[in-house]
Amino acid sequence: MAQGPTITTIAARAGVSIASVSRVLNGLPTREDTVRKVMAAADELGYVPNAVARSLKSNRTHQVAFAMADIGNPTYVAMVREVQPVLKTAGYRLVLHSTGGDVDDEVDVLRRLGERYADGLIISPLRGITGKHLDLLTAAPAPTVVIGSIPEGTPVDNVRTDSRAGVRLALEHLYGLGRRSIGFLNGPLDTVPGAARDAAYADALDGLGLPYDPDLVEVGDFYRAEGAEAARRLLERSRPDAILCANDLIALGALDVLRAERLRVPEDVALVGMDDTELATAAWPTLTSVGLGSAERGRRAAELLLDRLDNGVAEPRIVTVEPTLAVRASTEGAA
Amino acid sequence: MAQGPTITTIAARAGVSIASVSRVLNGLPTREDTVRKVMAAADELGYVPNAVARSLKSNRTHQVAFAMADIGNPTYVAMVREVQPVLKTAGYRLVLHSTGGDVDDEVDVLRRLGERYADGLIISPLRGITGKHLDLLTAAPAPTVVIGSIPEGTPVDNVRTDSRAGVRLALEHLYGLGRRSIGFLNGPLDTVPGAARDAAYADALDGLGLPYDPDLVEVGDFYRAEGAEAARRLLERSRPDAILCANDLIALGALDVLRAERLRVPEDVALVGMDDTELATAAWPTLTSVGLGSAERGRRAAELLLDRLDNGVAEPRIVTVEPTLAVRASTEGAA
DNA sequence: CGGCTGTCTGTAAACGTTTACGGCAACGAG
DNA sequence: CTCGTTGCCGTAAACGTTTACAGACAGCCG
Repeated sequence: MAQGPTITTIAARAGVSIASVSRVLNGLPTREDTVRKVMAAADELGYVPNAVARSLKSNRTHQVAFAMADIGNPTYVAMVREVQPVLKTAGYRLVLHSTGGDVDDEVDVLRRLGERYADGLIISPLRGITGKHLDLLTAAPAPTVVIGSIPEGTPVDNVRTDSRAGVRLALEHLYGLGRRSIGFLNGPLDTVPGAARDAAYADALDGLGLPYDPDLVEVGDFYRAEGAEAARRLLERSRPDAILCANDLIALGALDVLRAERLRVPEDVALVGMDDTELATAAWPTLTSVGLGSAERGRRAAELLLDRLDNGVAEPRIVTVEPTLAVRASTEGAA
Repeated sequence: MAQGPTITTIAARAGVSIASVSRVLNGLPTREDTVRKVMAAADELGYVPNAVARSLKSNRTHQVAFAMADIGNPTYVAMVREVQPVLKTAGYRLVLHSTGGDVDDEVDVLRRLGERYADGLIISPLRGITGKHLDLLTAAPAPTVVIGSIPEGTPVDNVRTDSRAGVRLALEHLYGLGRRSIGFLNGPLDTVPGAARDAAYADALDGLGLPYDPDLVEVGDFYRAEGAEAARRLLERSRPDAILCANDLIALGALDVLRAERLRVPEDVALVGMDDTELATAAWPTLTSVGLGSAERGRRAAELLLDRLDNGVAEPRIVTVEPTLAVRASTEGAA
């Protein structure tokens, strides 16, 4: 933990000024033998430049922050997994914030950006966009990309998914299989995805000419245990022939309950998850799931941010990732 | 993206010196009305202190780096998930490095620590500890905690798991169920866990008085597809009545193959995974799995590091986390 | 030989903080 | 009234870089 050498140390040893040392290390034109002396000194001392000092001068930290609700959630893992290599290739470090979906924490991340510890931010707000979010976003001290829907006109880059289309894909698939009583297990309505999926579900039913039956809808949370409880409540009330779940974890919970109730999947109840995570293929029967392009959203967000960091300002852009439907055994039980 | 106010700006507006501003903002004793003036100016300007400048002076970045092979791997996700809140509570940011298990990348992380962008490092090397690792570790410019086994005498804190005991738990469990022909699907032998588990497997067999049969061992990689292939190769050669897999992903792959071969789990072949991840309970039949305490290892590593950061040097410490066996349907098919 | 070009180098300022030090005013004690 | 003490405050240095600027020197031309 010895104090490392600085350019001053090197300058002394090489018998030149610190300016020359800096020039050599940055590859600026310098006389041949000065280069040699400096390089030799730097090597012998095992010099490594101090990133903090460099950042102070250059006003660039070469760090990008990524804030999400819960790094335990496979959706976010997929995003991080794509974001990381993109940033790394471009020479940026990744600073990870797991906010627990707490509004105050999310706002805090935004505010802290002012400390300039990162050159940019990718944030995926779970708990809606409050007024505070908006204020801070519009006045963000560093380029920011939001993953998830935001109000029109917010002046930041935005990568969203068309959850309406995603839900429609799922319902049309189920409808095509002859299912007419399609339940819906959602997450909290005061979250961005929860609200979006709720609206999309009503919308898609309408498109198919099916009635919206409140008895077929149950709200829990985006986790397995809560999903199971919601499924139990739903099944006490009604007996749908298909269930759409707002993510794969909820679907796993539902699967547990259906199994306990001795209901066959997909014969008695077809089951569809969302996010198309690894869990969908781990489950048995494997889960049909609506892919919302988490990985792609992560990658696109990172690319947008880097572009803005390199090429300066431009109009805020909106990228929409198209959902896909991965059909598996839980709806077409050919297994 | 306007250049934010600095203490100089505040000083000018409040009509005091920058020293006074700094003192007020840091809560040092100051006359009442100076405090008011400074606070007012800071509020009006929306001042946020610059973390980089502060770091340069204090030699503290309030960042901790965590380097692992692959953030897609549930084991590491579990670690990150525990590390994050511990660091956050202590006021540290988390910098994430996903090395892809590449030796050069791992060494690079160690070397880059010299740039002092972080106050400490938690690293979980996948590809053994090479000589380069060792040199850099012993001379690490910042406190470092290694998750995973390292050679005796390496002067860094270390959190390890007793994989020998873990494998023994699994094999004794299978032995207790009457299984005598126990296959083993491992990951690459040139990785830390791969090598450790291989040795542990041989050891545990020996402890049970069972012979080591090379035909029962197959090496692939720590992923599902590779696990499936390894399982196929294994089943072409021999017909074990139980298979231990070096992680849950491999077990999922094996499960796919067993299912395709119409072999019943656990009746024909009992299956045991490792790491006890979420996947183990998502699978069907649910997987018996050896928990190697990823979450706890992550938490302990973070705690060790923070302790060292706060309380300075001390002897290098070794923490060993005891493995646990989660018995599920894939070995005791009561489902 | 004087002056002009050009190349290389050193001095010093700057980035935004924290903090050691000394100055100054107010005040109490003698 | 003087002196010492106390409490605040401002000046300036420092952290480790980068970089504008100017100085030194060589080479060249007229």
